Amino acid sequence: MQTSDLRKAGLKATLPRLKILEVLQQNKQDHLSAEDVYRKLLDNEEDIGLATIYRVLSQFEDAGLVIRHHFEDGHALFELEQGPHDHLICVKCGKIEEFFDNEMQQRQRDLANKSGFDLSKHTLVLYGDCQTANCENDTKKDSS
Amino acid sequence: MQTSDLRKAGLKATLPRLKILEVLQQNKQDHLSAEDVYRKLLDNEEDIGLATIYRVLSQFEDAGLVIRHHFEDGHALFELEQGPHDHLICVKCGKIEEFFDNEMQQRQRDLANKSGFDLSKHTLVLYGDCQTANCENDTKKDSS
DNA sequence: CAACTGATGCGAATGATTCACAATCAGGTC
DNA sequence: GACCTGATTGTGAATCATTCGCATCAGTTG
Repeated sequence: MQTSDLRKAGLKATLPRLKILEVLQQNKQDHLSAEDVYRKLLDNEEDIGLATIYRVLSQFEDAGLVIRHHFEDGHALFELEQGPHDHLICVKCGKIEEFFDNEMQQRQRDLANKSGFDLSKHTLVLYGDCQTANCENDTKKDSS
Repeated sequence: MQTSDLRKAGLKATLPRLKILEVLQQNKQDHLSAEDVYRKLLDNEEDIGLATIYRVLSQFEDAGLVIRHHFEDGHALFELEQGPHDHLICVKCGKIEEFFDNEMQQRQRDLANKSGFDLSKHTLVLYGDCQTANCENDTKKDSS
């Protein structure tokens, strides 16, 4: 029951919000665009307006429930907040992996401090060739 | 004379391209949007179409002369390629500083390798409060 | 300096995202 | 459990950055 999560965030527990949250939870490991969320809801017989999805995702972001990314192409991808982690993206197949490295986090804090900044967040994305057998094949267009 | 830079990149040395390159060089330390470049050219009596600026900036990017960033807001900012470096952005005044840390670069390579990736590039942005006296005041809108 | 090919400028087209506003719903109240 | 009030939604139009299409023009080559 995620009604409580919404309440905690100061948001009314409306049906669209619950359904959107549900989609995000069912795709914890992915990075979804607003459009993706929209389509997954349609597949689920839930006809929620795109504008609502954008609105709700922004509210979730403000509430800290969701993280918004702008990888290469500039258009927004969302994922549930699941603690600090960074991304590794294959430039050939588009696969996105996540990783966490404490030492790196620490060094980032140190570098920020050295420049007089009080670090509040960061974005680190590593791009490379994943070198797996089924890379190219899997030229991730979509997963409809 | 940067005509040679363009030739090397396989691009004809046309007036628009030379002028755009000039603007970038005069603003080495900044991060300009296509619109910014457009306006700076207008200020200089150079009336070059916005579409051309977008086209040329993309060509420069392909040629490795320019780097395209998508910081928070998702819209594109460009800067001259000046060797590897990362960014520190003040969340209050918007100031962008650059830094370089060899050890961090190394650790990134190691982490990518650990996941089987052959690292080709990366993006690291640290967000924080710059804590300088004239921070807020200087609420960087533009510098027209 | 003529010819060939790529480059430009313009305005229209696109795609993601946001807005405006009337209709509807959630949550507290009696 | 019906009511009230302000928050939320759906719709379609609006906006913003960016790209396209195409006729015209300019660099380069010989």
